[in-house]
This record gives sequence, C-alpha cells and structure tokens, in this order.
Amino acid sequence: MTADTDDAEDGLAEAFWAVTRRLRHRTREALAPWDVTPGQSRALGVLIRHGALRPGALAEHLRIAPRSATEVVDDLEARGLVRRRPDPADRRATLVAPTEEGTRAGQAIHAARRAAVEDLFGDLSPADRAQLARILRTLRD
Amino acid sequence: MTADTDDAEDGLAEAFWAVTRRLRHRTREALAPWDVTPGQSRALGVLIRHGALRPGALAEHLRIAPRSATEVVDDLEARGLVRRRPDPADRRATLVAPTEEGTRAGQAIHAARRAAVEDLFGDLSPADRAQLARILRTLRD
DNA sequence: CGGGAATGCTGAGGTTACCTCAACATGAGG
DNA sequence: CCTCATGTTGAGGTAACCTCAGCATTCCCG
Repeated sequence: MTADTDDAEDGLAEAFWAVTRRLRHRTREALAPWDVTPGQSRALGVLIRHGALRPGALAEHLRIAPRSATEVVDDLEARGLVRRRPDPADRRATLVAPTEEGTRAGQAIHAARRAAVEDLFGDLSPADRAQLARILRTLRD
Repeated sequence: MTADTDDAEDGLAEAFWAVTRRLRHRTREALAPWDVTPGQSRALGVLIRHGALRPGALAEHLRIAPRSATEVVDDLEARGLVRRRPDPADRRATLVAPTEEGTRAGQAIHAARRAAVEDLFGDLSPADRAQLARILRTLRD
C-alpha cells in the first residue's frame, strides 16, 4: 500500500523531479476529457502552429521516424481532427492539416494544459513566481 | 531539419517544461554507461532503499501491475543485479534482493543521476540555487 | 480440523507506441 | 531517358506495459 513518498534526502535534483511528477499528473488529468494520447496532442499542436505539413516534416518536429508519423496521422484522421490531401507541389507527397474541429480541440487542449500548470504555480507569491520564472529561463538557455 | 525550438510564448509552464527536457537528456546520457532502462534503474533503486522485497511489493512501489514486476525482476536477475530466493515466512512468495554487484551499480547510477542534474544547476549563483530549492519545496508539498 | 476463499507468482497472449526494411510512385540532374 | 534521390506506406519486429487464468500455498470460519 505504501507507494513511495520519495521524501528523504534533499537535493535540488529530487525536489525538481518531485515537482515535475506533480506537474505530469495534473497535466494528464487536465487532458483526460479529450481522450487523446500525449503523442497525438503533440502532433496536433505542431500542425496548428505550423499549418499544413508533410508527414515527413511532422516526424522531424516530433523527433520520430517518418513511418511513425504516418501512424499518428492515421489516428488523428480517424478521430476527424486532421485531414490528408495531396501536395499540389509534389505528387509523391501528402499534406496534413488540422480540420476545423482539430483546430478547436488543439487550442482547447493547449489552454487546458497551460491552465493546469499555471494553477500549480498559483500557490506561489507573485515575487516567487517572478524569481522562479527568471531562474528557469536562465537554466533553459 | 528544424526540430522545434519550442521557444516563443513565455509562461512559467513552458519554461518549466523546457528545463525538464534538458534535465531528462542529461540524465539519460549520464545513465548510458550502465545500459540499464529507466524502469530497471527505478526498480533497483527501490530494492536498495528497502532491502529484500516480494515482487508484488516492488510492483506497488513502482506503481505497475504485479505481473510486470516479474518481468523487471527477470531482466535484473539476468544481468546479475538482483537475486530471487524463497521467502522463509511464506512458501508461496519470493524475495528479491540486490546482489553485491547490483548494490554497487545502483549506488553508482544514483550518484551519476544526481550529479548530472546538480551539474545543470551549477550554472546558478548560490543565492539562486537557494531560492530555487525553497520554491521547489513549496511546490512539492 | 477440513474445505472454500484469499494471496502470491508467473505462463500465455494482447496493446501501444515506437522502430527498420523494402516496395512503390514520383521527381530531378547528367 | 535513365539513374538516383525523395516521400509515403505495407509488413513485421520490439519493449514495456497490461489482463486473465492456473498453480501452489496460506488463512479463516463453521
């Protein structure tokens, strides 16, 4: 029954991972209503940010093999979130673009994701939020 | 070739995820020399922290199905990092404990993991490290 | 104390999200 | 125009999880 509190021994490392885990949980819950896998939502996000893409290009953005992008697109297409059409510029290629519904879903998902996270950070004082943001940006770059 | 910089738009959320990603990369690199999957290293960690455990108890700690714990233990046993022996207190059960070599490997892995992360945080001023540690602990609890 | 219900592990086989390899159609350069 | 490169996809594989059923053992209750 115990299910690791993973307490103990404090380094920055452990604290960071613990927060990351909470964040992942919240995010997953926030995404539940859409019943979309993380992979699908990432792909949808990329397609919305970039507009129509070839499967190969999508694969690069997602850092997966081109063959795997085909599968993600299959799934999204089956859910009606995305549509394939021939690339007018190259008859070998296909363009994948979000449908109307896909765009709506993608935006809602993005918002929910962000809200879930910001909500956790909502416990912090404004000063701490600012500190944290500054420090994280330093680490990121 | 582009491979998402995923920059843009700054919320705390995005910054946090970006740092998390860097952390994951470093950790994976740090663990490479041992050629152990994340799942195996987590299991080994639990076994070292708790001493001998039944596969079922291990499964609870790892939050996976008991059947899956059997598999992880199989792998670790094949690598000689762990050993099964009958539970003297219940003849249905088995106890899994790290071998000598498993303990050594587990500790080295833990140290490498931690070092990789602390190293990223090494770019921060001592004051910022303290701030970050304090804020993360707030978020964790 | 005997027998049915509970517990602990694992074999068999499924699912998911990836992968590689090869086939096929199309495009581009010498 | 012929070869080589490019874009997508079928076929089939793998890793890490899952559920379900089976077997051995233990527990508890009448």
